[in-house]
Amino acid sequence: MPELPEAQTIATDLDSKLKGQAIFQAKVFSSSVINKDSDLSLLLHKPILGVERKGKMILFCFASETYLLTSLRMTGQFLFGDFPQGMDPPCHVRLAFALKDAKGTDENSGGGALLYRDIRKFGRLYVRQGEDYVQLLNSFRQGTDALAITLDELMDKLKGSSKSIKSLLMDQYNLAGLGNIYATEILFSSGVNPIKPASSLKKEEFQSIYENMRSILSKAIEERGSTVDNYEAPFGKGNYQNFHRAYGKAKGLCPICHKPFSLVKEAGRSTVFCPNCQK
DNA sequence: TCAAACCTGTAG
DNA sequence: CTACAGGTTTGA
Repeated sequence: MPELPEAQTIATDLDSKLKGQAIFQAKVFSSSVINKDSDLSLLLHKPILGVERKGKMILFCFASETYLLTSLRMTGQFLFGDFPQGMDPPCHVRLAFALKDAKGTDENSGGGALLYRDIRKFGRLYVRQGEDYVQLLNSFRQGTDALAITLDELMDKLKGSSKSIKSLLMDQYNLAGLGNIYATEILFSSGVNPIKPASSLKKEEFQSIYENMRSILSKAIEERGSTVDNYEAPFGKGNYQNFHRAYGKAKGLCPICHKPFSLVKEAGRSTVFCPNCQK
């Protein structure tokens, strides 16, 4: 699921708990969530140096230039818990990593476990060594991160396209990190109709989108992301859903003009907007 | 550029 | 029962 703020929250939670830990055992319950060129044994007994976010992806950095990259897609989650002993895991847990302190010698010292849970099994985990992870990120068509891009770069990338502004904001190749929730919110706050071709936007509209993108994403990170459906980070759910003004409110009224919202399908995703305020 | 596929759950 | 769900890739 996670879009940028949720991925950031998950990465930060994981980083604070996993740094200095190592995995000493991996148990796989659903092999389909692991990329088939990936060898989980490469991760064993290597200290975890840190966990970062790249766009919507989570990147675990291990010693010896070893990396675990994960795309959580719709329903992937990382949680801390007990290492499952038997053959049947907790509900929807697809993968379990038994943890220990990287400096410790006692493997049974009760470091707990990192669990990968994924209801729909859309998420994917990839193991890479050396610089291959950069190549892998490129193969995912990851563009400039939404919190790192400049206004000029954003305009250069989008303004020539006749595709709708919303589909471009959600295309990770242009801009990495936004999905349906945040693209919907950003366009609402900017007063821009999501269906408009990017090439028809004025400079002030791009500027508004850019500024709203930064403020909305920052605020959402402060709130630990949006809890829609089953999103949950290792240290708990987010609160930003309480700040949504358009996403998920198709049956409500626009908070600005109090007229009904419209609901359309754009680029295959449901899109809420106010036809009165978003021209 | 659009639909289908990957899966499972939940709301209506 | 049917429709729909935060994402991404694939193929028509």
